[in-house]
Amino acid sequence: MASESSSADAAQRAQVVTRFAPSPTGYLHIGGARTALFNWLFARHHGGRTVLRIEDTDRKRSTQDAIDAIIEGLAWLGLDYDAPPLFQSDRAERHAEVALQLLQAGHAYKCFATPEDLEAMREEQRAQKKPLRYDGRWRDRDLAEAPAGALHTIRLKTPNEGETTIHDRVQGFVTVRNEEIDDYIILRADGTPTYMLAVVVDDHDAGVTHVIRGDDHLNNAFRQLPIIRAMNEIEGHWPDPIYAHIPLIHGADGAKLSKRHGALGVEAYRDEFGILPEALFNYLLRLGWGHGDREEISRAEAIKLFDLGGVGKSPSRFDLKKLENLNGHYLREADDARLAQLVAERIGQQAEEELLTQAMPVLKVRAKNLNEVVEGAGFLFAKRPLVMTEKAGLLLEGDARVILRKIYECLKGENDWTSATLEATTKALAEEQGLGLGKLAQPMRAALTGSTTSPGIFDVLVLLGRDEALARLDAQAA
RNA sequence: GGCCCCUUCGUCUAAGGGUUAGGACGCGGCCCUUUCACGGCUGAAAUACGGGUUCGAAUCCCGUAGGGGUCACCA
Repeated sequence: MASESSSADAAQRAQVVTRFAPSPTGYLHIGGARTALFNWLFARHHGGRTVLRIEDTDRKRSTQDAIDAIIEGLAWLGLDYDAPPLFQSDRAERHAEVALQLLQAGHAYKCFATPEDLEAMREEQRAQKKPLRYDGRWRDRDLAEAPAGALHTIRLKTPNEGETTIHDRVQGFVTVRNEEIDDYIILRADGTPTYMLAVVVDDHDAGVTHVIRGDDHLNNAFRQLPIIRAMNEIEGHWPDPIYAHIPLIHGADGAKLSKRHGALGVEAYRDEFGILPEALFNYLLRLGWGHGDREEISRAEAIKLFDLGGVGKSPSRFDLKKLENLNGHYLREADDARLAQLVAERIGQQAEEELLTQAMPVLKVRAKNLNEVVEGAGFLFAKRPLVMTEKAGLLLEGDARVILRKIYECLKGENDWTSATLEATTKALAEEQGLGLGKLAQPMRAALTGSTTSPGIFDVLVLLGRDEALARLDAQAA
């Protein structure tokens, strides 16, 4: 959208601040990763900054493992942020301070209702099929009526009349009647802040200009805005942020992404599926965002092209096949030594990185993920006698072993052990025998790799080296 | 249930009143070829439904259906 990127003046652009604010109750899942990506891209596109804030107000559910997984996942994807991560739990005092300001200015009030009172209230609302929301029982009540020594929460006094419209950069104009928003709790009875207060204060203090998050938060924007406007009234300089609520990602069956459907952490895509970070980056970028016919988009280009106007409004489904296709593309582009290292880690002890690097050009074109590269590399490190797959065994039936003997004898005399020479020699032999090249190549493949599929057979001969290759042929020849 | 959002091939998307509705993944076929891939060509495949507005609607409006989100002293 033109108004997104071109109408903002340079000074304003330099001030763009986005944030990624996960709650560390699990790994960095695919939806969170995409939210982080969009925030990062938007900030980079506008030459702004992005901050990472760990929303760990709920100490019971937050774990250090989850925090580590999130930070590691972001790093793996190359989504760096411009300041050390902020921990929301460190800022409880500041949150309480704002709650008190709100209270003193009459924008909030003490509520002495107990959890039991509230549950009873909801029960009745359910029975009467009425909307479930706080009924404002302490909103205008005289504090003298408060039970002596009782604990209280602090609730925001939200407007009851009129309506609020936000201009969401993805969802468009969204309007909600203010009566829909009840007086929710901003400070708990134990004095700790609730999420609703904490986000608003933290976003303001960090100078966040654009709140880009999942659209499960769209309703929250209407709850958070009253705090912002009240504080703006009290002390000024609390501008409304620009909101962009991006649609959620669903599983292949259209239902909300859950563990059952592969709402896995990004490390699972790295470790279990053998996905490259640049592939996941590109896939996530294209999931819910489009730019004409463009499919393969590099990191640098993504920064150049990304805009909120290209984000669709409907939820998108996760498709592993497409991710793998993209991964195949990036595998072919990736540096051979880098891949060799990644593959060696997976193979373990017997892997030789140097050999893998040498073999990588012919290995990687046949794979969609690192697991397939590992499989394809198996023949390089196999020990004699090779184990044959069933199909490979079949290739050695009939007169195949006799032919292998001839090939062995012929190649044994070959001193120039290069692909081109070996091919010429073998073709000459095939012609001399009146056979198609396949008649020789397939038994060779079986003898050399124990499999029916492999890189080109002359590449295999070279990679194995003269001695090992001849030994494998000899072992299977009649 | 209240409120909010969404709906183009199976999937990701393009087309912001006039196109044979385009591309990509996946699927089928052909070519290349020593296997498997890669690559190239090609085929099938969509505007949820019903009404309007308009000379003309995937596009604008209304309704219906379906899907999703959210309604905590969770975040």
